[in-house]
Amino acid sequence: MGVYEELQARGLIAQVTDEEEIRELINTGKATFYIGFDPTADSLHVGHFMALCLMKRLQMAGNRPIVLVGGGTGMIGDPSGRTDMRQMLTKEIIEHNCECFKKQMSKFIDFSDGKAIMVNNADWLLELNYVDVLREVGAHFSVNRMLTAECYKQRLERGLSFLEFNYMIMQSYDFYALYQKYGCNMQFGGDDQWSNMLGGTELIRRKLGKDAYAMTINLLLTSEGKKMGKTQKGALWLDPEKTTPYEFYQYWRNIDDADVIKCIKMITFLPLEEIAELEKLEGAELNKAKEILAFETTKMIHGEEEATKAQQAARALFAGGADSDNIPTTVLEDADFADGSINIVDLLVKAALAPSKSEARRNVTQGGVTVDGEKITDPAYLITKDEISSKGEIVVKRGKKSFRKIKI
RNA sequence: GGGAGAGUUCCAGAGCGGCCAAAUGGGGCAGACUGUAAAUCUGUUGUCACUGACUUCGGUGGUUCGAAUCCACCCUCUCCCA
Repeated sequence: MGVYEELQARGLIAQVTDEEEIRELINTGKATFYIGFDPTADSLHVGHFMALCLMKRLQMAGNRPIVLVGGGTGMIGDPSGRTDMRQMLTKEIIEHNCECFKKQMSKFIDFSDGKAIMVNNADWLLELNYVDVLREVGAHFSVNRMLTAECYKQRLERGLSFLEFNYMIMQSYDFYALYQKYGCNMQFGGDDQWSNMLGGTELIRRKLGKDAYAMTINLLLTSEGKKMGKTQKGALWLDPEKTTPYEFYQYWRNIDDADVIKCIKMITFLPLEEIAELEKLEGAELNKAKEILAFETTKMIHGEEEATKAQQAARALFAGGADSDNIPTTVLEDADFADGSINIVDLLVKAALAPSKSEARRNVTQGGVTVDGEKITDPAYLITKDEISSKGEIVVKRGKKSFRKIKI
């Protein structure tokens, strides 16, 4: 089985420009391909991770990956599939984000000995001359065609600025530039990038008379068709400072029954035969599959040690086991205590279990808070410093899934 | 450039000069039921010193005892015409 067939079996492939050619190229390791990442935040998220995994799979099959960091395209902002304009980022922020991306990526992709290349499109896009670009590149784009692109559909109803409209042209130019510079003959990306990517293959054909290919992978969608990897706090970040390994683990552990197998196929590197076994599971049995999914993904991003910790913490909390060593901990200072004790509401906020005191108070009143397994319903409840120090630690629980160990 | 309309809380979307911290729906959170799932039902959903107070309805001023609601100017967006 070649990589192409494997990707297909995992349900990753969404659209391709030329199936036969692409299959041949990537199965024989002859592709030099690129995937672009726009520096919209200071950390990668799960969507990026999917793309990096794809990259890794192809790299293992002998293809040469180019990671393109969008220091230039980030200045414009991709309007694809969005309902409103992205906030414009300053140059400083974009540069900072690029640096953060680079650091995170080097954990997943092997850049040694030229096995992979990292480039920044700021290097060529920022130098472009407006009129030259219009004449050399702009002439090859049909506005009529661009307007019919699916990715602009929503925006045509709500307004699309000229700045953003040019995004497709810049991305196409990237492909064109990489083709010439590195012989990059293929571009991959999320399915929302399809029109932008086609722009590139066409530009190459028109300017150079050469064939280049594009392939998109399915976005991670829930069974309801919503984008996955979103939490109430925003995206599921790869940066442990922004999304702790425990939170990350729990996200996958709590996934819908309907989505488990799909996610295991798409994200993990588990052999297809093993996945086929998991696919037989039904009902409560699926929890096993969820644990595997959570463990594997956490391991890939935060390492085996962190994954194990997260798993043990989760098991301890939910199965009522003894091992509470790995639960996220908040350490209290003397200043947190008034007259030797702390109010339950203050404690919840302090431990980041509730965003505000009002919220914390509500949770307490509604019976959603327990301290060491004991339900607290009085918002005025006080916990003394002595109590904590004599026990060594206490475990505060808000709702079913938020826990925090409290120490002094 | 001319004309019309719109900006309300996380989102969508009501809102009579006082009874508006602001209907309703979605989402979120909590509870029940469960398998750390889904569906369903219930409660809740600005903040705080929480039977009270404070800050919110694009911005700045104004009218008024009192403004999300009225007036002026400004900003932003959408639509029609050019």
